[in-house]
Amino acid sequence: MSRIEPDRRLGARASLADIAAEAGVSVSTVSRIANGALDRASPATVEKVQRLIAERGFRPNPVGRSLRGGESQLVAMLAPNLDNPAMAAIAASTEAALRDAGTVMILCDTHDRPDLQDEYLRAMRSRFVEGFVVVSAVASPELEAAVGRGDPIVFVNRRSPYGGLAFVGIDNRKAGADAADHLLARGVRRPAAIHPAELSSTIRDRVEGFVERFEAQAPGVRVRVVAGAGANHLDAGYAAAGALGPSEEWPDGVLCPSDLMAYGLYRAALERGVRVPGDCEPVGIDDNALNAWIAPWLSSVRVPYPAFGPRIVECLRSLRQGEPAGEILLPHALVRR
Amino acid sequence: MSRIEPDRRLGARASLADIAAEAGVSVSTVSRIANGALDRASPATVEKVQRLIAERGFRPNPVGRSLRGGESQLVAMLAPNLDNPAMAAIAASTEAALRDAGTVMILCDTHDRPDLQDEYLRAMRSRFVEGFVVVSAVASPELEAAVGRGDPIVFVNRRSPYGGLAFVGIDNRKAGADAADHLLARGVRRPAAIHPAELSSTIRDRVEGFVERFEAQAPGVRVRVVAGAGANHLDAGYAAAGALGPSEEWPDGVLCPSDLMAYGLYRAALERGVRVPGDCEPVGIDDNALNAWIAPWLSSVRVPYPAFGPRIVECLRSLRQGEPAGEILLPHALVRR
DNA sequence: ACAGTTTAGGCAAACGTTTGCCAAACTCAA
DNA sequence: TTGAGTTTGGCAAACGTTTGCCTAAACTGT
Repeated sequence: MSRIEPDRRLGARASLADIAAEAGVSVSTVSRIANGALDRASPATVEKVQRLIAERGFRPNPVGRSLRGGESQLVAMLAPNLDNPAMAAIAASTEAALRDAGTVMILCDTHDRPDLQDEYLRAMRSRFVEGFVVVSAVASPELEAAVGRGDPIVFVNRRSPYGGLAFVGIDNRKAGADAADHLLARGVRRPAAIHPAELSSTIRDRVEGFVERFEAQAPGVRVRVVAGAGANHLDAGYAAAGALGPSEEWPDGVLCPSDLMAYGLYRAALERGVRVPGDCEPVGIDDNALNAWIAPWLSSVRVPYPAFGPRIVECLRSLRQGEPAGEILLPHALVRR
Repeated sequence: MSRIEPDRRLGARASLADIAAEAGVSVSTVSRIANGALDRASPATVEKVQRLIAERGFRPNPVGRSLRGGESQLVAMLAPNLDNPAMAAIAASTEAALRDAGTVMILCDTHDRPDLQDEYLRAMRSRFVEGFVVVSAVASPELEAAVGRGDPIVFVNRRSPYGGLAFVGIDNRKAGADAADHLLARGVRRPAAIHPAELSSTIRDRVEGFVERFEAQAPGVRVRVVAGAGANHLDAGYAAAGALGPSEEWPDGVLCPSDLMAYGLYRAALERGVRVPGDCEPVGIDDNALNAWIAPWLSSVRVPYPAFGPRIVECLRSLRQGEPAGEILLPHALVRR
């Protein structure tokens, strides 16, 4: 399968050996100088080698380096479905923060499937990745094993199913409570909360926080809690809204524990002639960047996804140094529309 | 910096040598069997080694393999800003298609900056990536060099600035023309097209296709073409809409060459009391998945992003085998709302 | 029985690093 | 002059693969 060119290999470029040969020194000397150990060679040698490095554009080959030292400058992000704008926002901010740290990100879309998550965990491990960022983790054997081994893992949005470990997210109960306050202030008296049929801890916290706060502040009021089935939050929101009954039975305010669920509810409302807002005031959580542009009907608790990346990277660094990194809860804020 | 455990290295697991030692054969034999060369050993040996491989969960270390053979099972995707849902859709479908091919994807967010694009191109090259997927490429020296070397690169959405190479996208002129037909059918008589101040070839084609078709079908009608400045298409759409003048001068139909621009226009319309649709009928291109849920006012040319991934991977494979992969134009379809 | 062929499997080099260890050569003081 | 200490830099192993080449031993056919 050889090609025309002698070395069409993509990675082909100056190696330590090339520089060494040209400089008339040994590979070790070049390696040391390239790594900044300037006191291991005479000033003349250092100068010569540095010049050659610059001229040839030499950069140490990360693959050789990985093999030797087990350091790869590689971090794996496992995320369920990138189509969710919230995931994309997390991925984007993490990528940027990693780049600043000289690391690159491998993106793995697990589609929320434990088997795929496991496959990726194994594959990434054998690539010497330096850490994992697992967004909305699902329970899986390999994840349990990795946690057990103490691999550097940062959980995002959803906590580890296997005991308290590094976590970056928001205070979900409080977010739910803030949403309750918002609906209370808007005069809602017949509140509801919707959620996907399969409850994650994140969603549960949001809903519980909402219900508790609402019922505490409005004695005598009961919050309806309605589940909807669906492969994603859009469908789940639509289904849950469908289960709210005919339009006259609809609540006048609804917690949607993610913006996508609110979108699902919106469509159901449109189909039933329920005015949103007006008849029914939804409040979301996430505050997708598009809301400001095309969902002026949706107040939402803004989750500071752009701030996640730097904190995630920070966490990862602590972890790799053996310090246990605890939970980082970032501040959220309700955006009224 | 040593830890408590003897080998806390993340990648630590059975190697060829371990298996070989245990089986009492040489490393080469294990390697051959692991790679399916079953005729290079006696059935008994094969059986024994395969059993051990299964037991120990041995998988060849991709790093060693890369170093040796220059094959890394790694592909780099360079994309500007993941926040754009279209990019996220492309990334998601490409990731899935690559996984099916046993390859993992490194995601690089170039923020549309030539310098960052170059930095990533270099970094990825030295990691032996097997190919590049460049979404909406910008011109940059390193890209030119890579194209010159004949590196496997698939351009997505926007063609190579350096001559005709592998490309996956849609027929942008035709998409524009289809949008024109749609507005004509809806009775639009005072059409406009908006676009970002800095024109990419993609956007230019869409706008030109629209203008040509509209003016050809509606003799005597001139399409207003208005630019808007902004860091992203949302802002650019908003700015361009702002430049349309007071509401009574607004066109009754507008081509927005991306959905994000349509969202920008929508906001501007809302602020001015222009009813959308009603007073002004926008047509987008992309058909973001969220449109169906929260933008019932937006007809849009659907770009089949989920189909991009498999074609991109196919392209990459051809390229790596030395066959020149041409342009792949995927079918689009207007979605009326 | 013997030459010829196939089969089974080991050796060693190569990919590009990093780093512990060793050895010259030099410096300096007594 | 000698001995100790420092500077400078090379050697070689190790990381985990793959693969060309080699060599026995085991077959095959006459």
